Amino acid sequence: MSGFNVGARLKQLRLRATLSQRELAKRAGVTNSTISLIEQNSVSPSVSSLKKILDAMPVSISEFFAGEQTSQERVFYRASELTEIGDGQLSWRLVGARRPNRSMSIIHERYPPGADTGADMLEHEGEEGGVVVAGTIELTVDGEARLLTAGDAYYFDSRLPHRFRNVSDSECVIVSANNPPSFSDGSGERHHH
Amino acid sequence: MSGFNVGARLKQLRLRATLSQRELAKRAGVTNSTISLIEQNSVSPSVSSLKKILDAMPVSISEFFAGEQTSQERVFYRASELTEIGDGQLSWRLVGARRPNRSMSIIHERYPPGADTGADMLEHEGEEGGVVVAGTIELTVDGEARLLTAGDAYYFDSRLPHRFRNVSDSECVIVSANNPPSFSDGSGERHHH
DNA sequence: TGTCCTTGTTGAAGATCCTTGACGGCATGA
DNA sequence: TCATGCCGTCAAGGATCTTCAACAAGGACA
Repeated sequence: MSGFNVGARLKQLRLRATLSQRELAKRAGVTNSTISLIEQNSVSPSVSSLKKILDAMPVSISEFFAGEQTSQERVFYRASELTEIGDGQLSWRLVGARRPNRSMSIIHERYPPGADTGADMLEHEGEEGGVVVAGTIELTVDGEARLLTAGDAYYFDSRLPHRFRNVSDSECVIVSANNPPSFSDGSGERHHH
Repeated sequence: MSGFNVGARLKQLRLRATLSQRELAKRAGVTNSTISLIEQNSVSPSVSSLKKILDAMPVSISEFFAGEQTSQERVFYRASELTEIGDGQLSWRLVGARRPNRSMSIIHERYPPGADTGADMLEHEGEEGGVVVAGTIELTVDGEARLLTAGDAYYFDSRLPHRFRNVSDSECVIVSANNPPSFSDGSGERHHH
């Protein structure tokens, strides 16, 4: 039912990196036994352990499970099916998140009043652009700020430092695209007890 | 280090599905306490538990971690400055038309009632996707038709024959993107969306 | 042969996850 | 006001994951 063989997948990646169980364990900060048991599917590792192990290869967790996606190339997405990649404050809903080798990221973005991508400017490879669908947004690119309202648009080289901020008192909605596909994610830390 | 907030992500998905901790737990075959502890990052769930929970939404494990990937001229356009490339019946307004070596075409599209890209299906290189902002559109891709309404989205390989048609009695608005850009600047040749 | 290194496996002990069964808070409604 | 129901949280203990430490098998070298 699981449909995904964690042990086999780990072994495959480990061998691809030409690492022994012990060597991988050492880099990952776990014991060789852990690797052994996981590879035999004798246990189902915790996400935290799995992540430690993958980080040592390195392979992202998302990549680890990449084979799990049914490789289906979907065309239609209901609004509720878009993949939320926002941080709780602002909402970014990605179209076709699971699509393999997507050439663009198309995102339905909602910025409540006060929402802000942060004073430390974003910078990454590629190009991005979008259209403001509703509300007002303050967009700063390379030091130049502008207020955009419904119907206005933007397009810039993503290497230029940029920032989105809703300085109005109503929600702002944007549909954006960027190429090559990239998106960041809020971060957090797990704690022990 | 973790860089990925499992608890917040689970909560986000659960709320999107409008499920309580108890209801999700019931469907997943775990207890509500498990959900609670995971959402608080008090524990790092085992992969098997996480999978049971996600299966109940349903969300693939790959999708769960989709946001985990690390991220890595003229900028502003007033609505009136977008370049109209429609045919008089429907309106397509291109963002950054004159930008050299643009990697995408982002288009603000308006389809009045009855508007139609034509019975002879469009086919061209690249990929395209978009979000329906208002109204309803009938999108046919590779023989399969679907009605999309505000908030819905699509993404497909542009080589598949496709057609957009507004079969409702109100205007439909879409923001779309395609890559590589199918439209060069304002001059002459238009090839199709 | 013998030693030394590496490999992956495994039982028992320890650490963590998960469930049981409670609790208080906040609604709805008798 | 009290009952009912659903919400999310939490302590304790059982279930599972992870480590520790030992083991056997194989290769390299003398």
